[in-house]
Amino acid sequence: MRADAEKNHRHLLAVASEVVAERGADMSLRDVARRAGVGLGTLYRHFPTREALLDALLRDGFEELAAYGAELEGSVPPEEALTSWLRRCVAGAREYRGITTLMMAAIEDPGSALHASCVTMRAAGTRLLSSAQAAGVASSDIDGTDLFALIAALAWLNDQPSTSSRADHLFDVLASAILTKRASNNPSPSPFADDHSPKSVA
Amino acid sequence: MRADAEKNHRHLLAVASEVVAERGADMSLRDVARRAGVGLGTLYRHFPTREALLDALLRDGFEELAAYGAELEGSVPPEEALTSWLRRCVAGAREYRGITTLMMAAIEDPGSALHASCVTMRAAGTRLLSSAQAAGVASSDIDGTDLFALIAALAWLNDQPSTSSRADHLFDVLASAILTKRASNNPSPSPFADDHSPKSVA
DNA sequence: ACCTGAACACCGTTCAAGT
DNA sequence: ACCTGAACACCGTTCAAGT
Repeated sequence: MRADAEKNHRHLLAVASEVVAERGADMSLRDVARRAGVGLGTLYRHFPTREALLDALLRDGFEELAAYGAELEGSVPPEEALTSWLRRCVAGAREYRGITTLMMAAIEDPGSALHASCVTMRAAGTRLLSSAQAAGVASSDIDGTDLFALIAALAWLNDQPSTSSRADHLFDVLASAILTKRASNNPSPSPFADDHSPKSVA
Repeated sequence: MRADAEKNHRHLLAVASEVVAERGADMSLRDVARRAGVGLGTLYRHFPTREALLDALLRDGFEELAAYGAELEGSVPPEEALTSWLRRCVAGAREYRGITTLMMAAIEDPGSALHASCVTMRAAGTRLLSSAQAAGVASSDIDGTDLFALIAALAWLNDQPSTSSRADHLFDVLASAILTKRASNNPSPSPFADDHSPKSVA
């Protein structure tokens, strides 16, 4: 019946969430099925790949992250907006150990179930970065893809037990590379005041 | 006989080197034994852990890296010395995909066969960093452990197919975070001209 | 429609048995 | 001394068989 399938789906997600929290994104899928009291094939039916399962767990978080970015953009100066958003990205990744390698693979593999989420996140970061660059508070020689990579690198560092205690400090170091207030190459506050990106929402 | 064992040892290393080049540091140990035409137990006898095998492959490279650091220190200004050394570290890591996670674990696990090599490398980096800091060309709020982590992060980024093409660019971004010429906190060229580290070699 | 679990082809690691 | 490979306990993935 359809109701059974839906119940399985929800239960699998709940169990997977626990297992990922305990073991990280490279958890045993067998273990998830086992703990959910469900056949292995049922897990594969609902989530044909590991990425599909993780995306189901992460999608909401990615969208919240994008929304948070849009909110910051309308309420706070560009430098603070970018910094706060980065901080939240890294904090979010901390909940899902081992996700970064998967994300780096997914962002350029349109076939991956995580692709869309990664693209959403990169787009949100790119907007904040552009604003900060236009305001002259972010280095102009990095782009959204670089930013995505730097966030991933930072999240990866946080996954490593030997550096997780220095997470805040390494964040500052990396952030300083992004938020380079460049000396005096741009004289006045941006000669082209209007860009072409729609400023919808708020 | 002893001669047989030595031959096996060398052959295993040669084969392992090939397999690591093809598959990365997470290669199948079974595959190494198979390709070497040797029983699985023989591989484990010679190299009781994956780390032991990798250390045997990497040890020379680490020592060369340390020697290169010492050489640079005696022949080139501090900023250039640190940059060149970092470049070589990252280039070296490129030959051994997937090694960075293992190294991050090994540096704080004295029981790991890779521990000594990691400590050697960190020490070499620390010396170069200190010189650069004393000369006022490197940020004073990072230490050797941070440097080690940043090198690992950069090497990890290079392992990711989606960023390997931007390796040089990301190197520059990270390097700029390390080599921050701090404004004017240190007025004159270093009040303490002599430090206590021995300037041996040349 | 949906679920199950055996089956297949892999791992890492250990250890009795051979030479 | 040294080597071998079966044995054990795991994987991911697929798919015939059941309801």
